[in-house]
Parts: sequence; C-alpha cells; structure tokens
Amino acid sequence: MEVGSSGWFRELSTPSNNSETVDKQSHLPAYAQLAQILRRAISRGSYPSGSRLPAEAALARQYGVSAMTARQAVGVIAEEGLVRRVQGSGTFVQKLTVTASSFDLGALRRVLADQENLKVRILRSSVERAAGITCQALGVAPYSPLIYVERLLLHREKPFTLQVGYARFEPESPVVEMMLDTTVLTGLFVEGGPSGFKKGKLRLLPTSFSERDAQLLGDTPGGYAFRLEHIFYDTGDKPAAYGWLLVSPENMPLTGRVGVWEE
Amino acid sequence: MEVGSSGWFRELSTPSNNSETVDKQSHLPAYAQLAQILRRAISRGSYPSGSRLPAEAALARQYGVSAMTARQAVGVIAEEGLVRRVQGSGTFVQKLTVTASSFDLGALRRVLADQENLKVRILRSSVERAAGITCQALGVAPYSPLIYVERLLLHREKPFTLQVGYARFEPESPVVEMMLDTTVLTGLFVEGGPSGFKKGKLRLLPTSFSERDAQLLGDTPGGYAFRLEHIFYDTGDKPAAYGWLLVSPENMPLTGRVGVWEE
DNA sequence: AAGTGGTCTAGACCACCTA
DNA sequence: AGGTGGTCTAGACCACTTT
Repeated sequence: MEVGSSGWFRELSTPSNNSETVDKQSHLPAYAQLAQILRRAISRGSYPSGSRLPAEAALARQYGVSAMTARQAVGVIAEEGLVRRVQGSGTFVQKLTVTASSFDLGALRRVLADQENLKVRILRSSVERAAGITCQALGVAPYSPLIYVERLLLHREKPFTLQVGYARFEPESPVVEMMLDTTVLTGLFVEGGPSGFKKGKLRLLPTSFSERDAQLLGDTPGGYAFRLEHIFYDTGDKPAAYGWLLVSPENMPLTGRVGVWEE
Repeated sequence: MEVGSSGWFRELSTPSNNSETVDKQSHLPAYAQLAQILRRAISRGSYPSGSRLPAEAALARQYGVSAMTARQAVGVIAEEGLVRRVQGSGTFVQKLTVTASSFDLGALRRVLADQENLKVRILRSSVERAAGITCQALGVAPYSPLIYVERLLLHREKPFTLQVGYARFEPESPVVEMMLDTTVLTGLFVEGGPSGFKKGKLRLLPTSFSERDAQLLGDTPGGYAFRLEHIFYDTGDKPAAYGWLLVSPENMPLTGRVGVWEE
C-alpha cells in the first residue's frame, strides 16, 4: 500500500529478490527456470495471492530473456493453476483453488500398459436383447440384438478389474470381432493397441462390489469401488460400444494437487 | 497401401484435401484454424492412427503460416491427446486412449462459485483428540487437540454437500479462525475467497451415505457417493487441515472425453 | 492513451532420432 | 547426415482493459 515515499533509503526499482537469475548455460530451458523462479517467488510471498505479476515484457527485461520465453514461463504456471491471465489487464496470482485440479487415470494406464504381466479371462459372452439403459446408450431399439462380453483382467496373476461391455450386433462391423478379441479392452487403454473407435465419453461413478464381483476380484463384498463407464463411437459417430470397468480405489487411486508445489 | 503408381493421372504432391486453408482475415486465430483442419483430417482418416503427421515446418509451408504458428496448432491437438510428439522423430496420430483423459471438478466449482445461492450451516464444532488417521494426516502426536468442524452446504436451499474437517489446534494460527468462519470452505474452492493455505493434496474415493448423511443431504441411505479428501498445507509446508467432502455423483458428475471431438 | 496479454513472423541453434 | 521436435530471439500488430 504505502509506497516508500518517506524512506531514508531508496527502494530498488525491482523490490523482488533478484539473486535468482536465468542461467543460459544450464541444460534446463530458460522458460522452465523462470517458471521455477516465479513459483518460488509466489511461495515466498513476494507476490501475494490476488496481486499482479510483473508484465511479461517486464519479466523478459528483468531476467534477460525474450518476451516469448517469458510468456512461455508464465504459461507453465498458468497451466498449473497458480496464476491466471486476464487479457488487457495482467496476470494475477490465484488463491489455492481446489477446482483447478483434475484427476487422471495414470495408475490405470500404467497397469494396462504392462502387457507382459496382463492376462484377460473372458467370463461370459453372449447375444442379448437391448433394453433400458443399453438402448439409450447405444441408440438402438428395444429387443435389438447386442453382443455382451464380460472379462476379468489379471495383473501379475492378481485380479485387477472386471469389465462389462455391450456392442451393437452388426456382423459386418469389425466391432464384433474386436469385442471378442481379448486384446480389445487393453487396446482401448494402451497406446499402440488396436482400437478402431473414433471417440469416446467417460463417466466415473462410485459403487460397491456385489458378492460375485468381490469373489472374482478377490475383494470384500460391499467394498466400495469405482465404476468407469464408457461409450465409444465408431467412425460414423454412432455409439458402437457401451460398458464399464469395475476397479477398487486401491488399484486406481485418483489423486490431485493444488497450489504451489515446488519439487 | 498401394500407392498410385499405375494411375492415369498424377497424384498431387500433397495427397490431403487442400481445400481447407487458413483464413488470415478470420477472427479465429490461425493456429486454432489449423488445429481444426488437422482434427478433421485425422477424423476423416487422412492421417490414420499410428501414422506420422507432416513435419511442423511442412505444415507451415503448406498452410502459409510461420513455423511457430504451425507448432502452436500441433500443440493444441497434442494437448487433447490426439497426437503425440516424439522429439527427433515426428508427431504421430494416437489411437483413442482412455487414459489420456482426466476428470475435472468443474461442476463442483460452478456450484461453489454461485455464492448468492449458497448457504453454510455448521452442524458441529468442537475440540477433539488426534488419533489414528488424523494423526497421520496432520502429522501430530496422538491426543493432540484438534479443531473439528462439520458443515452442511446448501445450494438454492437444497443440501449439496457435507464437509468434515480437522485442523491443528494452534490458537495463534489463523487456521482456527478460518475453520470456524463459515466462508472458509467456499474460500478453498472459489477463486477470490479467503484461503491462507499454500498447497493441498486431493484424493477421490467411492463411498456411500450413512443413514445420518443421507438424512442431512436428502438422499437415500446406502446411496453411493464421492468422498473428496483434502489435506491443506500452510505456508511452512506443515499439514494444517484435513477433511473431506461428501457429495453425490448427481451433484458432482465426473465426465471426460477421448478421441476426436470436432465441435 | 497507455499498458497488458494474445497472436504472429522469419529467422536461428540445439538435442534427438533414424538412416 | 539429414530430418524432426524443442527452445529462443527481436521484433510486430491486435484486442482488450484500465486510466
């Protein structure tokens, strides 16, 4: 607030601790170094939340990098949710906001990518009639024939997840073969596997294991679990497959971080 | 596969449909236009999954933009998980991979940001002794005093979420006041509110409503719910508050998208 | 009018991968 | 060795916000 007008000494024009500089010989890119400098400055309180960061041009001048490089640095911490850019106004330090966070499926990917230790066991496969939710999800009339498949995925001989899926029964469609192919499930999750779908929607829901689920997965009946619903669309944008994955929170931890994490 | 070597006509040097161009008069930025062009090309199958996109320099030449602009366009669809950059090798079209997706807390934010229609009711607040999980989460010795607060959040007069939290009992700490302040909870989630924390960890778990929870939230006992656990750290990087939020999947839908969504 | 972020250019050099 | 993505520069103009 009160700018040092009464001081015995002159404030430096740059009040922030300027001991940190960008080392252009370092192998760490300049923008990453500057981003780290800004993170530390925010963490230290040099830029309290709500305050405005120096303009990108000023940062560029101050740290001896080009405007684009400074911009990239600010972009990094903006993506982290630490600051927020407002066009025409400035870049402002954000308060810690939980909603800036998101959860990713990294743990799931890591397991499914470990193909050598993965086994798929088909528990059931049959033709069923569409009804209720499956009609809706796949956009077919009631009593339309649907392929039904139920699979158990084992990782290192331990049950990992139960997958249930329906697909439109169209013999000419490659989806049917794919559904029956034991690799299709992993193909949807592991980069490099087969797919054939164009896009998909996902929904995460809380649920619990039925007695049968628990037995199959070696978990306790009534134990809480995630249900990851998925609808996949073929190249014609028609829903082609609907299903879900049942997995315990231990096998698929969903965690996130917010605020200033320096390491 | 079979490249037209036997054709009556010469293939254009650029096999892709070149009718789409970047319109520099448009208000849509050139990089966004190019990103959309690439999305459509991938969707159409011009670049099948696994194939390599033209080099950024080639795209720049082809569409009459600078290399940096082409790079930014590729960056956009790379962030969407549609393609993957490999340094020194090229940019490759990804197969649809579910794990590229992430879930965000947008719905939660939207409600908590709607301050006018939000009410907070404190159900309980007391001093309790640390034990078990609370010791671990807050890093204090057993029997240390902890502030305990339980709040009900109502949105448009309807119960929305139940929040339970513990904080280290340190009278000199501002956390205690904050815990008892009815605005603190929303402050953690809504940008612009009060906070005072530096960083936080989040964990999402499946659970169900107890009879009491269900009654308070107007839901059915045994109904499945999300439990969003949070630990917040003060400016000294010490855990200062631990708690969780109980919310039904209807009130906090967690959805994601993968693959090529053009709209 | 001045300042800010957002976009864009036309170059440059580097690290990395593939041949 | 040549091609690719990754970084960087020193400018430029624009759209937007604030004064």
